[in-house]
Amino acid sequence: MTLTASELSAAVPVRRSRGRPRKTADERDDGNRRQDLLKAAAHLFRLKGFAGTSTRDIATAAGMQAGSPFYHFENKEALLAAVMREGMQRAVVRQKAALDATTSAAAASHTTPSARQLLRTLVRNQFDVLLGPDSDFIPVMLYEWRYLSEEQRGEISSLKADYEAAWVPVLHSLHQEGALRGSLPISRLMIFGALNWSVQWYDPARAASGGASLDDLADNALLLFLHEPPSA
Amino acid sequence: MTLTASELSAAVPVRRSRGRPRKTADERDDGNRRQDLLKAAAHLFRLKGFAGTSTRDIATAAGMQAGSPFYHFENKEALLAAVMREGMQRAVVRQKAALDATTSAAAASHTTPSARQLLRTLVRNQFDVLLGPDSDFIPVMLYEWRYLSEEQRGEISSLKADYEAAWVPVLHSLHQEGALRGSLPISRLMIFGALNWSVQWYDPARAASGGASLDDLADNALLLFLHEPPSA
DNA sequence: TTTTGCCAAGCAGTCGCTTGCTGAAAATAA
DNA sequence: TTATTTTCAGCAAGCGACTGCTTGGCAAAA
Repeated sequence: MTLTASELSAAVPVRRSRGRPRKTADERDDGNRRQDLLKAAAHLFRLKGFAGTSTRDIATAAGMQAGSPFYHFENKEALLAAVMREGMQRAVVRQKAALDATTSAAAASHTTPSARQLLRTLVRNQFDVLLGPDSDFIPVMLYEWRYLSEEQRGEISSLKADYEAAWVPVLHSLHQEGALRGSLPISRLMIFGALNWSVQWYDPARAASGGASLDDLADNALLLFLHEPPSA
Repeated sequence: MTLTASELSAAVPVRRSRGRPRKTADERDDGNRRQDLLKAAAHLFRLKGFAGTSTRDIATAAGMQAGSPFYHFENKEALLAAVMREGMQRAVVRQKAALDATTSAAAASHTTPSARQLLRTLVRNQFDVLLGPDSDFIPVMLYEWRYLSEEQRGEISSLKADYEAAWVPVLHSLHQEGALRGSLPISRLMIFGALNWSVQWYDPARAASGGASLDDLADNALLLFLHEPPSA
């Protein structure tokens, strides 16, 4: 087997360039246009679904020409995966911050937060991630999951596992207190369902004009799920 | 304004044919092929989404040529609406039958069913509609809602209202008993969320091999949502 | 005779994506 | 500093495949 001159120079990456270092298509992140693309894609994917949104729609919404998104992302699927990854990363960070705030607020009065308090924090944060400002990313992850390839699913799944890991000890201790009844894994899935479904019916715009706020939703969820401890 | 001859004859439907009476495209229902199409469409819409499924996919799955579905349905959207209508009609019928069975079982021992018993019936039936055999129709309605036109939404909405109407008095009396806490409309939406979300994670195939059955799910849901009446 | 239920073929438009190119900016060399 | 090289961040155009849907026809049924 022989190699042509160009194949050889491609195979042996002698660094003789004098410009900026090269990046692969899904590593570029400096130009804010990539963020614009992600935001536009998240919005359209949520509004019209992955298959119902064309890459031209996304390009137009980001103020680009039809082919330009493919400079930033290898293909449409990679754009979807990037939306989900971005959303999950943000969600994990915000969840951690919310839990830290709850813990240090309790520490100020020399106590540790109760499992109820921690669940309230987790639920409230979940509503914020689902329904608050810039909330297109996570709903897209929840409802467009089927369009991901097998490998992409694995990657996002591990982020999702990080996020859900914070719930496990909290729900576990509530279960042991008797405040949560039934099978723990099934109850966990049902609780997530109750929260995630809010994407289908909650209208943030109506909250301003007399509707329920995200705090109201969180309070209501805890009232619904958590039982009084059995009277001794 | 004038009319051409063909426009006139279209506007004045003189019945002079001698064969079978003509039906509009979305009224035909005799040939079982229409049912085949509905079933194939429901399955594919659930699997790949409305926008991700081509009418050719559906035709092939039903054993037809690419253009043939348009003999039975005016367009792709009408096919989606028909899937949802069919699903909701079946669901309403089954819900009514389940409630009747519960009522007459109680009547056999000269009682009326408790609100708890009625809710258990409603929840169990909901899981059956969502996850049981032939369960593609309702998940499609729940998750492909956005692809319906405004008029179609209205039509299906009224069917959905019929279905949900049966829940209102049951949830109301549980709320008055103190078994359901928080705002009733919000709790109702959260309960529906918990149930409807099961579509995303429950695998009926695993139920046979040791997993939770639909009865288990229903029991668990009641345990999670319903509180003990406050001890007097 | 008329209608039904469908096939075979194809039309116009849209799809994801590729290609060749370019002005500006950045990095290096003189 | 200035000159040169290289990369960046797209644009403009278009390719082939696929899309929803229409048309003309035809055997079987009524």
